[in-house]
Amino acid sequence: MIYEPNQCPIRYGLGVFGDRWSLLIVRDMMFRGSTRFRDFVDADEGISTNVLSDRLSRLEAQQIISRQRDPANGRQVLYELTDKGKDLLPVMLAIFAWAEKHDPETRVSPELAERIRTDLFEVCGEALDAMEQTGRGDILPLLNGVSDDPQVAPSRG
Amino acid sequence: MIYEPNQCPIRYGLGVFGDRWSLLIVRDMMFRGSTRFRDFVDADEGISTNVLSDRLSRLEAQQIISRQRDPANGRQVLYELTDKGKDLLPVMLAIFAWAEKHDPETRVSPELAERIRTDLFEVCGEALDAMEQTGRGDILPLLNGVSDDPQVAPSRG
DNA sequence: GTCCATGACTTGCATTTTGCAAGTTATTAT
DNA sequence: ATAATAACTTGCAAAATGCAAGTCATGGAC
Repeated sequence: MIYEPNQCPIRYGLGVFGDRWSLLIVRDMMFRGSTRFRDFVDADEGISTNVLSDRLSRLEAQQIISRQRDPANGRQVLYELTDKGKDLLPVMLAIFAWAEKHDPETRVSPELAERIRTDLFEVCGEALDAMEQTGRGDILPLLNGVSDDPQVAPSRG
Repeated sequence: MIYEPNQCPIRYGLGVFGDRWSLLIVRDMMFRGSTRFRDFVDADEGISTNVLSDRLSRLEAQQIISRQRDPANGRQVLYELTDKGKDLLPVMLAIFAWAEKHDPETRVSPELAERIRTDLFEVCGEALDAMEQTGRGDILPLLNGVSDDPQVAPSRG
C-alpha cells in the first residue's frame, strides 16, 4: 500500500488513505467519536483485527492519528485525530456532497450538502470549533442538528 | 472491493474509489486529459493492464467514466469523465489543499491551495467551464497559469 | 485481398494482502 | 492469586495484485 508520493497530491493522499479501511477509521473518529480499538471493531464494518491493527499503525506513522494509553484506565488505548487528521474534514465533506448528489441511498441532508457546496470551509470551521469545545469527534450532530442515526449521515429531507 | 454502501457517504465513496488506482485514473482524466487505455499505462504509475482493465470497467459501471470506440479511429477507445466523475473535482481539490499543507514534497502552489480553501466551489466552477470550452480534462493549467510540469501539480511558490 | 502494426485488452502464475478464528499479553477488578 | 477485559498477534485459506506473455480486432501499406 505504500506508493511513492512523488509530488502529486493525489498520490500522496492515496498513500495515506488509498485503501478500503483507512478513511472509515478516520470517519469513525470524526463523526462517531470512536477512540478505541474495540470501537472500530464494533462499528460493524467487518474489519478484521489484524488489518485494523495495521491501519492504526500506518495512520499513526502518517501522523493522522495519535496513540496513547488511557491515563484513566491503563488497559485501554486512546486513539485521537491529530490536526493533520482533522484537516481531512473538507475532503470528507466534499465526499458527503458528492454522494448526496449521486447516490440515492446515501443519507446526507440536502441542506447540509448545499451548505457544503456553497461554504465548505466555513462548515468545517464550525465543526472544528465544536470539536474543540466538546473535546471529541462526533461532529455530525453539530453540523446538522441532533442525530441518533446509527449511520454516519443524518437523515435526508 | 465491493463493500455495501449502506447509506453512509464515505462508504459509498470507498466503494467507488476506495482502492489504490481508481482515483489516479480519474486524476489523469481530469488533470492530464488522458482518454485512452495507453495513456494510463504510460502515466508511469506502474498499473498493470489487467488491473487497469478492471478499474476502467468498474468506473464505467459506477458511471464515473464513459467508454466509446473512437469514431475517428476504430481501433482506439475513448474514455471520458461523466458528470458524476467531474463532480469529484471538489474532492480532488480538497485533497490538493490538504496535501499542500501537510506534505512538503507535494507540489501544489500555495496560492491555489489558498483559493481552494476560501472558494473551493468557485475554483471548481471555473475549471469545469474551462473543461467544457476546451473539450478536455487537463484543467490544471487553467486553474493556475500554464503548467509544463510532468506531475499533476503546478510548481510551488 | 494479404500482411503487418497498433491499441486494447486476457490469461497464467507467483507474490502480496485480506479475512477469519484462535491465540497471547498486559492491566485492572475481586 | 484469579479472573476478566482490551489490545493486539499468529496461522492459514481466499482474494487481489503485479508481471509477462498472449489474443483479437481494426486500419493502413502494398
